[in-house]
Amino acid sequence: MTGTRGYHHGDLRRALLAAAVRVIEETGPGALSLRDLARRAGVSHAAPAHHFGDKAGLLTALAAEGFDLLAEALLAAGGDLLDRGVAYVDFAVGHRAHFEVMFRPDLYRPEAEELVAARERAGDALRSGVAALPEGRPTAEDPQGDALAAWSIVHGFATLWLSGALPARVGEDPRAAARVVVHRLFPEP
Amino acid sequence: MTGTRGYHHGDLRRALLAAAVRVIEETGPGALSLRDLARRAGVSHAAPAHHFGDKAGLLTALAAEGFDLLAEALLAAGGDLLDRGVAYVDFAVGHRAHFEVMFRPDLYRPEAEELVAARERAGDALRSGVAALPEGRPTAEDPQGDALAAWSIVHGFATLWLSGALPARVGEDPRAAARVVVHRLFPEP
DNA sequence: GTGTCATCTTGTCAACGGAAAGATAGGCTC
DNA sequence: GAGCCTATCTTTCCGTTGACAAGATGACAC
Repeated sequence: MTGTRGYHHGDLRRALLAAAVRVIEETGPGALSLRDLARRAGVSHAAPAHHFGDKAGLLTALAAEGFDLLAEALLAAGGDLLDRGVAYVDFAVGHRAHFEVMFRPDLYRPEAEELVAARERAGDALRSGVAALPEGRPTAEDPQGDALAAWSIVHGFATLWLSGALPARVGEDPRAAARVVVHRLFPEP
Repeated sequence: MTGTRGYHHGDLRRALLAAAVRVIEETGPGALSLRDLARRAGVSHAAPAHHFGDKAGLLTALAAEGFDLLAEALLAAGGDLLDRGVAYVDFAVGHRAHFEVMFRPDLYRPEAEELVAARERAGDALRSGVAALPEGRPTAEDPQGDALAAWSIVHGFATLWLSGALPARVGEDPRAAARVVVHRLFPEP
């Protein structure tokens, strides 16, 4: 379908985003080069400009895609807060390129319309997880505080894991380790 | 003392690091340019190479300095875990340039000797805070889990704060908000 | 005053991001 | 089916960057 032969690529926009994910996973977003992406897609170095304007435009699209994927992953994890926390970490590890760009607003245009909307969807998915906590908890009077604490702990664990700062004894399974950590914040009664 | 006149700068290494901190605080580490730093210090574009080798060398030095400053700040905060957590966030906000580089190992050389040593000092300061927790706590049997959870929650809060992802209702005082969040992880008995 | 060495300069190169202007393909109208 | 239109991609160019090489300068020891 997407014959890469001929003058027109067919699906260059998607090909560039996919290549960007690969490059970022290998070498981080700092080493990303539009010219390299164009080479990987088999087009000239100026072709990306038509789809994304500039580098920040490409990363804006990548970040927006990431927030949408995150919202999807959180909702798919079900209503249990513990499961959603694990899903958050799982998303960060499984989509590390998206995740790294999403929380680096200096790399893209945080006010872009598509991005604001996607971020909003992800934020809703985050907050709605906390609403499902049991009623009788000691901090039930402050669900926003619960949400902030939950987001902080899973986000912190995920970034520390990705940056390789965690000691080896934490293990090799991020899902299991994340579950233990989140459980410590919301112990069962 | 550091007369910038004449052939020799006097304290170019420090001047470059200070300029790097300023630039990163303004525009993030991605926009950092050795040539710009050299211009700000009033030297030629190749002068930085003598002190740091290359860009990664400069950022390695900056990260190492950051881990040392963090260890210092944590120890200065005293033995209380809550205070140390707040100090961690306070460091991230107050030294955002250092903090942003420290946890981006793709930007520098994580195996550099000076850096490994500094990171070790900061890690010790982190863990020794958890050791001071009261004995009778439910999770007292797993101090490593406590340390991981504490590190995750303060690190997550700090990075979310710095990335501007937190909603406005969290307020404008990171210290106060951090205290509330950490307190939720280690409530008093 | 001579040698030595760390420090800094000048000159150069390939790669990059971005802009401008032109080429091509495929679809649309009549 | 002829002409046109528009999105897509190419070619060319400019200023900037990181890195390297070779040379200039000054501080300091002896």
